Amino acid sequence: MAQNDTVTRILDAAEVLFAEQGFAETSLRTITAKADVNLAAVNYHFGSKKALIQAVFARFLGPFYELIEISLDAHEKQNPDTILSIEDILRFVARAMANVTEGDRGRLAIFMRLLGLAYNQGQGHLRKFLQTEYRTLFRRVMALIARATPELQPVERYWRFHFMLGAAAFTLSSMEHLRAIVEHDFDTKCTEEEVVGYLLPFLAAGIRAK
Amino acid sequence: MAQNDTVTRILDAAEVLFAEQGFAETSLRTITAKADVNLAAVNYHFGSKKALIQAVFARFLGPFYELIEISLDAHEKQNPDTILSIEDILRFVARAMANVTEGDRGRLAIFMRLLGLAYNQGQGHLRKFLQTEYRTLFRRVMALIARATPELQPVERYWRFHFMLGAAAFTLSSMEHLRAIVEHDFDTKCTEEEVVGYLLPFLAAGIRAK
DNA sequence: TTTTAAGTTAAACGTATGTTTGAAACAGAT
DNA sequence: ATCTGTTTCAAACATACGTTTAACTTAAAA
Repeated sequence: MAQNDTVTRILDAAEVLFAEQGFAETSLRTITAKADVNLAAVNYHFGSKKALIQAVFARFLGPFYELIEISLDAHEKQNPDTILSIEDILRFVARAMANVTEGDRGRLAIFMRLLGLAYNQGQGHLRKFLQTEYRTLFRRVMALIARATPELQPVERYWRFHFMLGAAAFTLSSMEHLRAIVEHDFDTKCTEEEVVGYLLPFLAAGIRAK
Repeated sequence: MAQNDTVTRILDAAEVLFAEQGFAETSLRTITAKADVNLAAVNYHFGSKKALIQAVFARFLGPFYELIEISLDAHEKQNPDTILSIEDILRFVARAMANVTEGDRGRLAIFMRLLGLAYNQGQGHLRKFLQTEYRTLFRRVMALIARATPELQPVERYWRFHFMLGAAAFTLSSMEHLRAIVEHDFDTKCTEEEVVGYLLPFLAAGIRAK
């Protein structure tokens, strides 16, 4: 199916280039050149550049959304009335991410890079798109965190949640760069898994502070 | 002095617009219109858009750099051989930031927004500019943190430092937006100081995890 | 084989961008 | 009052962008 091939090639190229350069800095000509398709293909298959950006997100978030929902459903069915710890919740999220990005190493960084860009770039139309599209998942995770941290005030919990999100998005999105520095300064290589292994305890301790 | 006036007006306008929209998304025409100066003024006074971006940073970071160096010097002179706690270090940084951005409320968010953009946007020429320009300050703070967390392995300490940086940059840069959500969802207003008050314990607990 | 719809292509369109230009306005010193 | 260097200004420049068009190719249905 030639159509799917073109669509996939565009998404593959766009995903990498967006993460490398940002949305505004990446032109359709660069994308179509890397994908080895005609310039008009983007507007033909996606309608516009804006729609392409959202499609790139959808291809990431769709499977992630389904995966984490399924695994949470399964766990709640097997262990009803169990209160997950923060570490458990983070592991669920991390495992879903790892599964979604598995195969392509570096795709986790791209994922987080795009997430960070969505929060910090443009007039927030992308952030709005994400928040309305994945509101239910967001609420569900928030509810789990609330049960894991009953001692927190809602407002402070809300902020700490975003502190976690920020620590994850910022560092994982610059992972390649930061890893290069580690290799240069400490003569040690860090795998993605190790970085995530460093990250989760940090987040868990942060949200339980005091 | 008409020259300084024009330069300042351009910097004021650019700083706000860059933070709101990103670097690539903000045109010189938008900047000069907001600053109420002629379009050519940017290229006349700064040379190029890229140079303008760096000038915006320099106006922030220069005073911040000096202020924190001075206050650290003063403290070390008065209390030699004292080991600062993580909380102390964070308070030093936070106070320097608050002083630099004082007067204009919201300028802290702009600062962090620009920082996040610098890390996530473009080919990293901006990140390189920042890292070479402020290497000594970075090293100094890192050394203080190392003395405050002697139990940590250097590599893990490095990562945790960037987790802190990420949590701060990400949330403070989206502060306006996140505060609007808080106001809507929890019927509470948060001042900048309160958010920073939430942030610092989170960071301190995170870097001391386990 | 003919028809039909989908996909691809090269070329062009209109617009917005960063930058440059040369003349005008302005300031302070002589 | 005139000169001199600096700053402003409107206009133009070249380029790059997202998008559209219309002709062309392809392949499966009738």
